Amino acid sequence: MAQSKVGVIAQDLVDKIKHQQYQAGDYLPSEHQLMDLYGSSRETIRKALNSLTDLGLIQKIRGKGSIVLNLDRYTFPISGITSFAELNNQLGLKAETKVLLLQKEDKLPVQFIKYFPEEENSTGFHLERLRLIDGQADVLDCDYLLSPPVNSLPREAAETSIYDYLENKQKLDISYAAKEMSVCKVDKRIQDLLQLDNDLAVLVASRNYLADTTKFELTLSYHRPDKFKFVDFARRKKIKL
Amino acid sequence: MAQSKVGVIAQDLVDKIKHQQYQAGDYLPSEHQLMDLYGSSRETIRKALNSLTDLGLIQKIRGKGSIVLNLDRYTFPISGITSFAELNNQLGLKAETKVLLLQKEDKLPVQFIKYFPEEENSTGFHLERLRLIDGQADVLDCDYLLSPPVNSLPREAAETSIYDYLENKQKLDISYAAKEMSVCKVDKRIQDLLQLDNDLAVLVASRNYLADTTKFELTLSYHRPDKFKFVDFARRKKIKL
DNA sequence: ATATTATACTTGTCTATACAAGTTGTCAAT
DNA sequence: ATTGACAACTTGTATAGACAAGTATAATAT
Repeated sequence: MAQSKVGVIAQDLVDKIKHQQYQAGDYLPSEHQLMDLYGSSRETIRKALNSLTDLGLIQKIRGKGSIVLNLDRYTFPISGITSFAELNNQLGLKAETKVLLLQKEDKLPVQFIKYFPEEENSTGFHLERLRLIDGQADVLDCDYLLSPPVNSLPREAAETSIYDYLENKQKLDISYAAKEMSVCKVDKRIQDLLQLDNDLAVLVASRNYLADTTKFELTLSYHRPDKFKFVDFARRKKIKL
Repeated sequence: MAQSKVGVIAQDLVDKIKHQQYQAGDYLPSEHQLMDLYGSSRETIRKALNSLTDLGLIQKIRGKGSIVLNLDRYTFPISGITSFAELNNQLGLKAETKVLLLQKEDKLPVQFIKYFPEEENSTGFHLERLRLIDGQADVLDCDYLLSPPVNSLPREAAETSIYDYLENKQKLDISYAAKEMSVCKVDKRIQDLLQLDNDLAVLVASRNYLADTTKFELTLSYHRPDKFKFVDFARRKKIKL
């Protein structure tokens, strides 16, 4: 997966932290020791450590070392662009996906237009999936996969993992996303699907992009408010926007 | 603010993007050109560019260059640990802060215990502030500033910006936070303060830490659901957690 | 005209080196 | 016993160089 030396080292450190070979509160070996351990230069080690810092796994302290942070908290940041299938694997949940709809469209379905008006006339695949955890419908995922660049979308991919399909079969290089989280009123249909008491749901709207900056996916995710939880790790910005 | 060469370059590039000296869709000058422009080495330039990449301001494409992404979208990610006062400045809102409560406590007030049980017996400053925008109460911020390391907390700081006070007066090095977002039921008092129709509010719970990994603040922010919006920029992770 | 090759650009990765600066323990002077 | 200077560690920052790999253009061969 990670072919670069930096990537291999970072992944190895992450694995060792995950398996508590390095425990929360401990200091990692010093950068010089890691140089010997991995047979690489200091800058390479430091780049690996920086990615752990960004993930919130360690804290570097000048003059002392790199402390492993405490995130045995059952809640760990899963932000980033992570697909439901991946999340499912990582957390070891037994979730189920029901494909409600999958069809090609000439232009953007009405329900998306309010949130993505700039794609009104784009062709694409309209996909609706209901996510069940322990038999309960927790999330309704509405996707619109823009048809260039997405050529095809077999039903099987929709039932398992479209990200796996797009990345490994279609060789698309998924890169970044701009998300918006809010609370909104939903219509009767969604209310029924999620078995809501009232008409409020948490909505996550997202524009997803490839590495060449092509937009390839629009997503509207409706979450049951009582099941929704978003966990985030944030570092204090040193740059003023 | 940013004293390192990398920091200065990054901030300068950000400013130039913000003032549309480099516009969305344009390529930045190449790394070699930037080396000449700033009189620095390539690695230094690349570190600056990487921080812009993390912020979602540019996308680097091998063989071509660094494209400025469009974020003219009125919504731009403000995540990270940003204080209300800072957010207020950046967005140019005319907001008001009402301090409802500010007092020292021997142990964690009951309302916090459910979310931060590990700090049950910690001494600290209990602070409640109501945030009004255009005259309407949108957010109720409940803070608990742990008393070591926070020595004092004058009322004036609470009315303007505690982060400014803590960083510049108390010289605390605020570094990172672990946040949790969810929807919860609130009691009658909060319902009245925020003038809610029902008893649902968006809750953001956060543990905030200093650079030396000391926890210094617990926060419970109750948001009016119809005013709450959280914007996020995320890159696809290459590391499996 | 078409395809191939060469080239000059771009970013990606890694190395080796140097010095600055924060932390900790030791040893000596007082 | 306290203080102070020093040495040996730590991370932070910046540099110069090398080579790999992707992109685009122009020249060349077919």
